[in-house]
Amino acid sequence: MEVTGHMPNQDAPRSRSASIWDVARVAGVSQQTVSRVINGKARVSEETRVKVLQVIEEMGYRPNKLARALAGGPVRSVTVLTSDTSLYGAAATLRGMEEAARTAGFSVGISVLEPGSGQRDVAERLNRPGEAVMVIAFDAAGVRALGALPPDVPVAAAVERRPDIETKNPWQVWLDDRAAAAHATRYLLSLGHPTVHYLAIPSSTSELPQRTQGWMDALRAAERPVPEPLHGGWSPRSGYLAVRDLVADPSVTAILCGNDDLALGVMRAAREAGRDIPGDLSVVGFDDSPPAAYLNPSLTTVRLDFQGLGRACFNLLHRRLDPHTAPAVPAWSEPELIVRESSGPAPRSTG
Amino acid sequence: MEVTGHMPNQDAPRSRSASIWDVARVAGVSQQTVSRVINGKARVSEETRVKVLQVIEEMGYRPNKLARALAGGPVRSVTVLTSDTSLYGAAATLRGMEEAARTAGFSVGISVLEPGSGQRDVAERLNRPGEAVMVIAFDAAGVRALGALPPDVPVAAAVERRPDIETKNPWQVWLDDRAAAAHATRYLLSLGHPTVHYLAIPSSTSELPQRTQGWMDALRAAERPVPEPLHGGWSPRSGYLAVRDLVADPSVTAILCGNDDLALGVMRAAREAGRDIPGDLSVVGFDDSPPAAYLNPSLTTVRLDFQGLGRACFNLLHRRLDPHTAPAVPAWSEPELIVRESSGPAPRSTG
DNA sequence: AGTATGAATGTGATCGATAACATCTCTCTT
DNA sequence: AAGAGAGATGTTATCGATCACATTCATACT
Repeated sequence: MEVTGHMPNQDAPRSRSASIWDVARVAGVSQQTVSRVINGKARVSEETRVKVLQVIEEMGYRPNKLARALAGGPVRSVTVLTSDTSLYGAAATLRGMEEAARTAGFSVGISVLEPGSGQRDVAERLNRPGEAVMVIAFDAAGVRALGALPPDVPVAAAVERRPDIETKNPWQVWLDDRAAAAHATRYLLSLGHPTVHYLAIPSSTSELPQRTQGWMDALRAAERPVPEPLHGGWSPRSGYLAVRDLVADPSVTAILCGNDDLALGVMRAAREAGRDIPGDLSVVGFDDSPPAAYLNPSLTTVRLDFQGLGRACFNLLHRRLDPHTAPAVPAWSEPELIVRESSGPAPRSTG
Repeated sequence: MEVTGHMPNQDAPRSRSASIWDVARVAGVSQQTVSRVINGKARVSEETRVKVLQVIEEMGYRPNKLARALAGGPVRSVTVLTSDTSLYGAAATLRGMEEAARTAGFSVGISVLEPGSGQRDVAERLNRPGEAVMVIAFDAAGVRALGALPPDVPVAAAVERRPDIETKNPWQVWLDDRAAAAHATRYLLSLGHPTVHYLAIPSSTSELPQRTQGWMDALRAAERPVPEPLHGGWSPRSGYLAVRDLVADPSVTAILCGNDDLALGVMRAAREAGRDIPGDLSVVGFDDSPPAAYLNPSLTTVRLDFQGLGRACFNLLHRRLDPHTAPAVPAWSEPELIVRESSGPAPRSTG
């Protein structure tokens, strides 16, 4: 059999690993046939198929994913844009995304956003035009990146806020933070606390964050005073600093925190102020991060299914990429209040 | 100017984004010249250079990284192989790697290893032959993956164990767990504890893990009894379960834990057994994970510079890839014992 | 028997870049 | 003034895959 045309140099020293051409040569077929076998697309005779697969096995051939993508093959990679991966929420979401993507045969790239990343910067991170992207947009940097993405990139995002009916973007997933915060607040009120204070995490937008809104919703519905929300960062330290003064005030009996790390800081501040938890002060967190159940006292918190959210986000993207073959987007769990030791009835002396 | 040869169809509808050819056409030069400008390699007249850069700016052209890599351009991507990213050590190391890689202009892929990943499986994850790889090999899955990597891939790894002089592999970084564990053990002995118990994390090899060895070293050097080490997993829960019986024994006054999560479980078990920390029992962790300083009591632990280790690992890889231009590998911090509230003098009644 | 049909397979172009080599135009040397 | 050398730039091959189209051959239908 004569092979001509685009066939590359066969006589050059083979330092690099086997390509589709090498397999074709050994198997005595054309590279196109090898390609067909690999992708299982067009019809290939059983005999040829077996032969080619055998040669592939023998030579340890692996298709070069770069070349495949370049040639317009099916997209098999995603880049995740996220900011701080040390935060539990982002990390767990990322884990869900990675797991789902890997299961579906996608390779995943990760690119961490700096607080100051600009538009240019974001475009720079994509490997090629048309690269599929997922964005973890729980904070300002993520939201900005999502906005800075060129319009033609297929993207799915995990966001803080449920989209308006108006601006409804079908390629987003979210957790119902607002309802969850309201639920946690109602729970505290039901224990007899006159009101609930709120220590917020930084917002992803200029609007009032969902968790803050939910908290206000519940207080207003119960016709309770709405204290000025406090503003923390993401770390235990920032929570500690934010409430050092507040916890000294004995009329403060319940604090809802934007995440578990803040709650950790709050509990330490309370301890230092000599206030017993939950005797004098109830503390409730958000996230149900791994240590929460083992803290002293163990932390009452809202469990958020970040991992499920991440999985769903990938599946959404997958459906966007190939609407016909991709599996349905799985549901993720609703937020759930996990009651532990850090919350209890309001102290008698107050009220 | 006539352009012939490999020039692609110019008249086709432009749905895809600009390529080097489009830039060349608009700027009135050949694509090779554009390539030269982008890579700043060969000499190009200042006039042409400015013109081309201007056109690139106007068209919003971004080079396709896939095509570049395929054509044998400089390698600008790394894949990180890691197992469970929910563990603090692995997550922090990954963060250090990502940060260093991004700073150096590399894009980073991440691939999470399942406990059962086989050799075939690992090869499958690489995007192309010659793909650069980093492995976080703190556990068995990571070590196995490191071993399963084809010999020709440029790899650098963060490992548990300092390599023997014999098998010295220059492309590895590690933390001196052994010395750190010995140091922590000596510290506890110096507080008057008759001996120190050890709750181990799972080992990455069949040998005795470094932390276990360091602990034994110190006990033996001090001529103290060496209790049978306990075996936990990675989670607080596994620590809790592992020591539930042990902590009831009042003669046990000091426990060193393989990581902070285990320590968290141990502290809860101790609380439930009615033992005061640090009054009756001293607990020391390993890692200095973020919550450690805010626990109740705050946790005495060995701070490990995982992030610095990750950075160093990337830099090592970078030097391996281009020995001449890559910056020197930065040092990372030595393990350091951080003394907090969870450890104190041995109780009087004992000893 | 002649032709339509379709399965199996091969050929050449293409994706978007880089590498190697070729060409052209100056300037400097002798 | 001719040739050498160097700078600026163009041309072709190539990386490793896929796609669109062409070709071959056997079977079925009229």
